[in-house]
Amino acid sequence: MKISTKGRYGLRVLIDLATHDPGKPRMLKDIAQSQQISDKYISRLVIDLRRAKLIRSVRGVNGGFYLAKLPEEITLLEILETMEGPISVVDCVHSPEKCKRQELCPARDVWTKLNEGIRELTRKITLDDILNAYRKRNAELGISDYCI
Amino acid sequence: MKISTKGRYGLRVLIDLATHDPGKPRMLKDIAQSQQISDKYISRLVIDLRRAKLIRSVRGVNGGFYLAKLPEEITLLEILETMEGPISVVDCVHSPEKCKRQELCPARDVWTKLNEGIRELTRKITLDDILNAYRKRNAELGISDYCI
DNA sequence: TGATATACTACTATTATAATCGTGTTTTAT
DNA sequence: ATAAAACACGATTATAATAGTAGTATATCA
Repeated sequence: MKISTKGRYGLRVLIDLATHDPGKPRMLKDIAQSQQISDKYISRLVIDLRRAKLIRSVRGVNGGFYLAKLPEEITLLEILETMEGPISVVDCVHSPEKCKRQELCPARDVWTKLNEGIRELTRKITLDDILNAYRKRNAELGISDYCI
Repeated sequence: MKISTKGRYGLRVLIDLATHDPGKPRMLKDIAQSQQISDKYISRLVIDLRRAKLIRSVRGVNGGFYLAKLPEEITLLEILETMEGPISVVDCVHSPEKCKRQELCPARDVWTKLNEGIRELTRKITLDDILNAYRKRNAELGISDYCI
């Protein structure tokens, strides 16, 4: 029941973009440097974010990335499912064929319900909520570091 | 955001015990055989279940295991936290020292809220709920297999 | 047209999880 | 007594999942 580093890094990229001048695209290497993640790895991550239309890119000289939506329009659910694939507490929720004998798991209804509950929780949390928590604590403690 | 095999196997052991005559203890090797899990591995798992007081054991000849509580008194939360350790969507929820510079993560409040939400969801699901889904589908389809 | 920057695929490395091995000790019904 | 069965637990191996890198292709602007 953990959020993977891929999911956390995806979120960090979005936070990075949200906390920088939206007027000009932000270069990959700047994101990488300020987030302490290698350029190469980030270049992988942004592909997923772009395909999910959470960010937009500008290619070529003076290119870079910017958020495709307002922070309050981006949910944690979108971010997590973009980076980690669909949330599923057990495989059979999304791949019934993984059940033995091709039958549906008797507990499947329970899993599906739990799964939807978790999705609902993450859908209620937006990038803006996370940014607010971030800004609030920064103001209180005068720090800018975080462990996402 | 997956339930580990350890968690699923723990649940299967409990289902196995719940669906057998509670009058006499059920032997480890019988559980192992009917669940298609090796004796050795199950013998590891039941240690955790017993320590968490979800099952009781009888030693010696004719010994074995039985549920320590009624199925409606055993929650999925207990089962998962017994087998997998405390639920934490990110490490910093339970180990603030993993945050950089020993400061608290600005997003920690968000994670803690999400974490408690997930715990609450799993607390509401009991072993009995799972058994009912299990029995219902068995009756409908005439199957006894499941993919937990 | 060349410098700059993203796009993409295939691969490798690392880590986490799952499972087994080995070698016992303790308890208890018969 | 003795056989049956749980209890213990560290060490080790196997497998799967995740994290991360290499290398090349493509687009854009001046």
